[in-house]
Amino acid sequence: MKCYSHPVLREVALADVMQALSDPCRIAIVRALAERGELACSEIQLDVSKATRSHHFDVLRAAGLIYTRTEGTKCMTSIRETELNRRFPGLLKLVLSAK
Amino acid sequence: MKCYSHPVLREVALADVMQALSDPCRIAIVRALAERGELACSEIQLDVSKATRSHHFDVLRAAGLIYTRTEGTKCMTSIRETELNRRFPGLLKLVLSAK
DNA sequence: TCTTTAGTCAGATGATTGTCTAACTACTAT
DNA sequence: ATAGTAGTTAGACAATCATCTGACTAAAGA
Repeated sequence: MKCYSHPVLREVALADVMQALSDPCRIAIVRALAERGELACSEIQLDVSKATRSHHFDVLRAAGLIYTRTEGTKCMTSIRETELNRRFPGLLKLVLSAK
Repeated sequence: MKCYSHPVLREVALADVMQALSDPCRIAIVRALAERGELACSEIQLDVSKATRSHHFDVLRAAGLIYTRTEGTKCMTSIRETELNRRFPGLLKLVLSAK
């Protein structure tokens, strides 16, 4: 069973988060998670291959934006909302409101 | 005399802005401008060559973050604060507060 | 007019990025 | 056991990016 690693948010720089959110695909992931709560990767509709999808989740996870846990064959992921609001106040609101 | 072009903010996507702010050097530029108001490029201390500096200003300008006007040999630039606050509420605050 | 100052442009280079296919692992269900 | 489902990994590729040097332009000042 795959074990995901998540950074301590204090050690994530603003530039890293911005970088992670600089791709429309990843912004779509964050929005879906924010709107619908915890989801499996496959439950978010994206027009890319499985491998690319996996890559985007990696990037978001490395930037501290999402938390992933394993459940059976699925990887359930959610926004690290509380921590993010503390570390980068206004970030999530910005992503969700700007269209 | 160089004439700079500035995008209409309505047509700038969130991903573009995030991309522009994904470099520590450019974040430093935005912070300096926000704190000190309109500045010439050369008045912001950055550890990169003149050409690279010029490139970073290009990127920020193309993303709608800064406005540049020519004054003599200098290029005076400032944050597009009012417009940005309307188009991406919370963005500037985020950049300035996160350290 | 010559020099200095401020910045741009062109071209090169190495690193990073987004994407894919194909093969693989690990659970679930039949 | 076998097949299906969910996701990862490795490797490749083209595109983009940050950076530099060096040559250039344009305005200001002596």
